[in-house]
Amino acid sequence: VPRNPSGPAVTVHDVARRAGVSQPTVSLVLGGHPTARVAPATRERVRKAAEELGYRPNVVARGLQQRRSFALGVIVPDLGNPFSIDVISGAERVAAQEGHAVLLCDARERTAADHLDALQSRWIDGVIVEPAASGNTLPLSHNVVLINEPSADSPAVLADMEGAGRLAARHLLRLGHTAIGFVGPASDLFRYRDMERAFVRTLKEAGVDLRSDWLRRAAPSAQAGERATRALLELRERPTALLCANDLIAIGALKACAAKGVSVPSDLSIIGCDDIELARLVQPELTTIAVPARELGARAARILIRGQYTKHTRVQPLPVHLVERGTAGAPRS
Amino acid sequence: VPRNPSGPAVTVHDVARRAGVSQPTVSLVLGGHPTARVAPATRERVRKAAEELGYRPNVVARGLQQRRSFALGVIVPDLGNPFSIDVISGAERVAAQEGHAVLLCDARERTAADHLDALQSRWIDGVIVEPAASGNTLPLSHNVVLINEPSADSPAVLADMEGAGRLAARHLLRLGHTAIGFVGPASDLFRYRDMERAFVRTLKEAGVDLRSDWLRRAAPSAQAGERATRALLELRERPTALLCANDLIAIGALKACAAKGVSVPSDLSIIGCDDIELARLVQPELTTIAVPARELGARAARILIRGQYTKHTRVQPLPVHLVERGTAGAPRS
DNA sequence: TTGTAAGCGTTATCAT
DNA sequence: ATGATAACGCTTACAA
Repeated sequence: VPRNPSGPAVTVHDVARRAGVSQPTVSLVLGGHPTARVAPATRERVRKAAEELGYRPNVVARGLQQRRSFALGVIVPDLGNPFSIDVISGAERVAAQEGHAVLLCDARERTAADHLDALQSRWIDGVIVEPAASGNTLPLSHNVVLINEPSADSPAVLADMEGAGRLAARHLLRLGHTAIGFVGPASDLFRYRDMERAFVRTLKEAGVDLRSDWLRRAAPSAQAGERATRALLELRERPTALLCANDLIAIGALKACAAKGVSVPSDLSIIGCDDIELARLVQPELTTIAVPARELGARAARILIRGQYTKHTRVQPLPVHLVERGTAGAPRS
Repeated sequence: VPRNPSGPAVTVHDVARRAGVSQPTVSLVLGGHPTARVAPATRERVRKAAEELGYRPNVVARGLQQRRSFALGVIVPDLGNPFSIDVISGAERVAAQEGHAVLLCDARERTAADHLDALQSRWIDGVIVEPAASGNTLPLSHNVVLINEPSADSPAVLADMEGAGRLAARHLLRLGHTAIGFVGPASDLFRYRDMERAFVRTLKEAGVDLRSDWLRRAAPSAQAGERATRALLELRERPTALLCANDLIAIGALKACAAKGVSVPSDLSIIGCDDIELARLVQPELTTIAVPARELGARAARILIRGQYTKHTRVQPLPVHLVERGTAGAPRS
């Protein structure tokens, strides 16, 4: 196989010359249009010439002409969260299949808006944004898909976060808990807000009120989760069960319990959310609500690449499900 | 601030027209060359026109002209390994600072060679490769930097993996262990091979031989680590301490211990390697050798962007260090 | 069926 | 100091 490592690039002109045809003809043959009417003989000659020379179409040039870049941007709030990695991974998989690249942007150091700006000047085909906060802080543009956050301006790919809250509540109730707490961010993001609301509502419907001092705020990280849970455990009266807004928080809660000598699940049941891989790596393994992160990323990528969406495209919320493992059990009687 | 969201792109021509100068003049003023001799008055007029129109230079067009893309590729063997994420994160940080994008490639589904091929057709400025296996399976090209793997063909950014093996051995010896095992991949990668060698050698120098049935092979994942450790624990005679080739394996080992009722560190001491964030999230927290993953990624990116390297560029191996936490202690006497 | 010509937005090389 | 002009590699009319 003739390759062309770092040598002078082989262009359509070279192929044309070798095949003894004009340059646009080469373009017609090799370009996406299999419908183009060009004589089979010519077609074959061009194919062969390209093969022999090891011709690789230049994506930059093609992009300039077509005013696109065959690339997707992905902006995530925190590369340290495995949930984001899963979203990215799903998007990358689809993108690679479709011949698109994925430009990765971490919103820890630069703002999402800055990243979006930089991406637009590359004529990016589309951007997948996992927002860090609600409110349209993004310069609106037509080619953004939001992950887990509905918006009037952009299409969104959602998971059933209400269902997640409900599932968690029902599971704890079924186990016999009535002293139930919650640890999560004070965020207006759909992903957190609706989950919390559904959780609280479902409990209330069963006659269980969430005590306000058992509702603790923590950023979606293990460290914050640990701190918040520690504070919770210092209360005179403790809950017997806890829902954490995501798995990182839950793992932090697990650490807090270990530090305080609270045994899980017998003293305190803990449920997380997301089902990141990490959930199976801690002891005991984390009971959690699985959110199809990779699938979210994959769908977002498909929407952008296929390019058929409107502002109001809404993917049917993806189902979530309870994964029973080792951190949730019946309360000690 | 006048933005131009998805409207027709503002080009240098528009700016030129508005400023009443020729188009190349605009390029001179706005382009990277601050040395260009252009009258201060003109310069100001151009600046203002660009500002008013909300001009954003088009990276694709610039790329076509300069035969580069202002982007870096990063190819990792497994997005699921937090070590790789750290490498990526370090590279992304530097790249963003320098106005470069990062194209992310996961080598689980497509081969690294395929990804490299696709990247080259984008005139990628450089590619950071964390190899999955040794041996030059990569089509050699001049703009690749390898992570933790020396090569005759490409520059490399290394951590002191020999030091990692030595540090681990010394620590276990100092704690009083003589029955010592090892779990790691049968890989010819520098990153694993040299670490293992240094570990074995250091033990031998202290008169401690690694029993061959205490040397277990496992892919660098938690699951593989768990299986391998399980097998190890089923032996009649067990070691009192274990070095795992990376943290994922070590966490798998931790799980195996939990499953077998082996208490860590009193029955078995475990040391990991990498110091991924996860190491502080398990119980007990993992004693490990810290490898500066983010710094490796950052340096690789700097080498590629600054572009001053030869085939034989070798960054002085970055130091590693022991992080004492909860999984390594003195053997039970 | 195929070749000619124009253009994508930018930078670079010249004259002027 | 500035303005024509060409070029980067490709696609897409349109003409032959």
